[in-house]
Amino acid sequence: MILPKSFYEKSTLKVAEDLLGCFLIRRRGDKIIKTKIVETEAYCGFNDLASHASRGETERNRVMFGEAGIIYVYLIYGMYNMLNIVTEKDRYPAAVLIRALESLPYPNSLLIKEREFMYNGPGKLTKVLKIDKKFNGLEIYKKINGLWIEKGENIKKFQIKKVPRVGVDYAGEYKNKLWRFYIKDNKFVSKK
DNA sequence: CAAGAGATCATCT
DNA sequence: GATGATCTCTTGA
Repeated sequence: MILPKSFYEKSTLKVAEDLLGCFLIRRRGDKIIKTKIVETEAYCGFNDLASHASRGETERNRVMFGEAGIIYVYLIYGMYNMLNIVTEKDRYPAAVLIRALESLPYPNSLLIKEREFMYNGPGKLTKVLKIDKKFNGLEIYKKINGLWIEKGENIKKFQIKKVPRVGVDYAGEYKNKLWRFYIKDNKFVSKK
């Protein structure tokens, strides 16, 4: 049910695709919020100019260089936390950014209309789910940290769109890589 | 509608 | 001292 560490120890592009349709689950106290991952981006290796890792290992990006299945959270634009999961083998810097989630209806609680789109952007979803730097370096493949990912439906009933990543115009040849993935026709993906 | 600017700060130079 | 893996609000056509 819960995705094991080995799920993340493969190519970052594959992880980014395979995460689509999986469930991201957040527990705070006795409250559990279940969401579905509908959009991701891959940041791959030493040379990807869009990735923090291309400027070498620093205090901030240290966990990207570490083992797969570890959560990488950092602050951007002074106010938004970005949620990433580290991939591939130890010492190879790569991660998948979680960009948008679909809010799932609960049996006992009606989903308020305007709340449907509270997860359609990487900065918005971390704010709503209260994910911040405290999660940096924790394991996503264990429930104990209050944030984990479970396997999605066995049969993928959706098509995957592959497009350039958002907000990386400065990344030279890497800005055109089709490393942003989302579920085709899903209305919960982020804009642009 | 689309385009532009401002918010706000840890990290890097 | 500059900047960014963003978001929201304001402006103007």
